[in-house]
Amino acid sequence: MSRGRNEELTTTSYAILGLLALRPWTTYELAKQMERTLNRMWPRARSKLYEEPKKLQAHGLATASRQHVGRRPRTVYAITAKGRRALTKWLQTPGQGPSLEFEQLIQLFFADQGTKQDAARTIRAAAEWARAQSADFADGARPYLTGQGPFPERMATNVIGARFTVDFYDLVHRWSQWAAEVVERWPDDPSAAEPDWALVADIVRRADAVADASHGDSGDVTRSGR
Amino acid sequence: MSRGRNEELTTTSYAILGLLALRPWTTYELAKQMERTLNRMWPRARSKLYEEPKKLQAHGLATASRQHVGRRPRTVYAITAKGRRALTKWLQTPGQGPSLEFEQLIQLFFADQGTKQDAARTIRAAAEWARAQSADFADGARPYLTGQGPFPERMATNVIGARFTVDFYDLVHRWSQWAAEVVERWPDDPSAAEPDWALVADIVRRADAVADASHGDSGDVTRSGR
DNA sequence: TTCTTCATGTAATTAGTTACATGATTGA
DNA sequence: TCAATCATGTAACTAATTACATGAAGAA
Repeated sequence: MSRGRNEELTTTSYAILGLLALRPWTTYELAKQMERTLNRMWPRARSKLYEEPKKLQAHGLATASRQHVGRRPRTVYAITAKGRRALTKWLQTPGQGPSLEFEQLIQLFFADQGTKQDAARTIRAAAEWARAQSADFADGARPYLTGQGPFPERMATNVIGARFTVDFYDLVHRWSQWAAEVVERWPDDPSAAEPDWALVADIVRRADAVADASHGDSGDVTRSGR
Repeated sequence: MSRGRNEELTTTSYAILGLLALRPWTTYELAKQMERTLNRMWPRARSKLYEEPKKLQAHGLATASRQHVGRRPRTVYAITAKGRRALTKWLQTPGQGPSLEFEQLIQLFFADQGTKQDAARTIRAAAEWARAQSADFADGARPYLTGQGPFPERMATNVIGARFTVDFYDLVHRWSQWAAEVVERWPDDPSAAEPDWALVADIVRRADAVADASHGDSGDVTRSGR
């Protein structure tokens, strides 16, 4: 009943395991690669990424080989056959849908307790966030356009996540532009702003549209505009 | 140097404080209201919502009045003047941009380690998630269309978050339909799928478009289509 | 040779979750 | 009067974060 074996694997564990399926990495490389790629959809602190591989090893899913750089030790991890089996099995299990944390939006939810300027500033910050993230993402992806960038053979798989990422930044950006216009029209005291009920109706209608979309009916989405 | 005063307030604290600014609530009501509304953008376990008000009280931002229902005690919390000041001050501080956790997308990132069916199933699950969330959201919002639903006077503020929410569900839904089509065209072995470099170029272009959008230039967004 | 950045970790702390427990209320 | 659901919490646990520490390599 060793300690390590009892600790359950988390999504973070499988994310690391997935990277190990591509090639062996040192812990530092692993953490760096994680930050470059998966971080956008699975953000974790660096120190966590140093711990997880140990757990994989304890489960027999990875091997650790201790090496040295001068007097400093370092560890290279590699996936085992058992690790590959565990990974493919995980790919068959139902994963969690998206989970969003958005502090700025909580602030906007209580915008009527503050000033119009507060709201406007928060919206600008969200727009700037989208801009900065997009720029960063584009910088990371651009090398692939000239045949550079790591793991080009994995691009067929990667585009699925990449498109979601850009869709999301685009969404935040468009939404913030819209929100800025709305707030612009508010009176100085946000709590005195009049609700636009037509807008509410439109929002409900759009939610219904998604809710009523028949399962796996992919053609419809291109037929009907926004 | 009492314990409570030293604990820093978190976004969760301010979310609760914001609700208290609307009216006094029992802890149960508070937790319920949180689940109905803020949960989509700030998901927290129920038990957490029972703890937070105590912290607010320790900071002097809320008062707690112990009441009784039969033999059971219950607590009603109300905001103080100091609490209102703390809230408006928080609204002036820069908040965090969106943070996304999306396990299914991590699975898709490693789709080349599994089967085409695994990927298709994961995408269907994401679509179903969007459908279910949209339905739930629409159910919560619909009463407002007939003049019902709590805090109608706050709707001018609320639509900002509501629209973001629907935008997001819509995005997940559309993306999943697109992804389903893409995976459909894959060969049986996902790792043998050929990258579509035109698609990659398009994604980078879209990221650049967001990154290059000039600050606060809201008109442009309506002029240029997707 | 010194400064900075890259590389490699551990330790202390905490925010948050899961599990547990039980009284009150309502409807069949 | 029984079962189900609503209401009200506490306790135990853990995943993750922040802070700390330091060697190696490259630049100035």
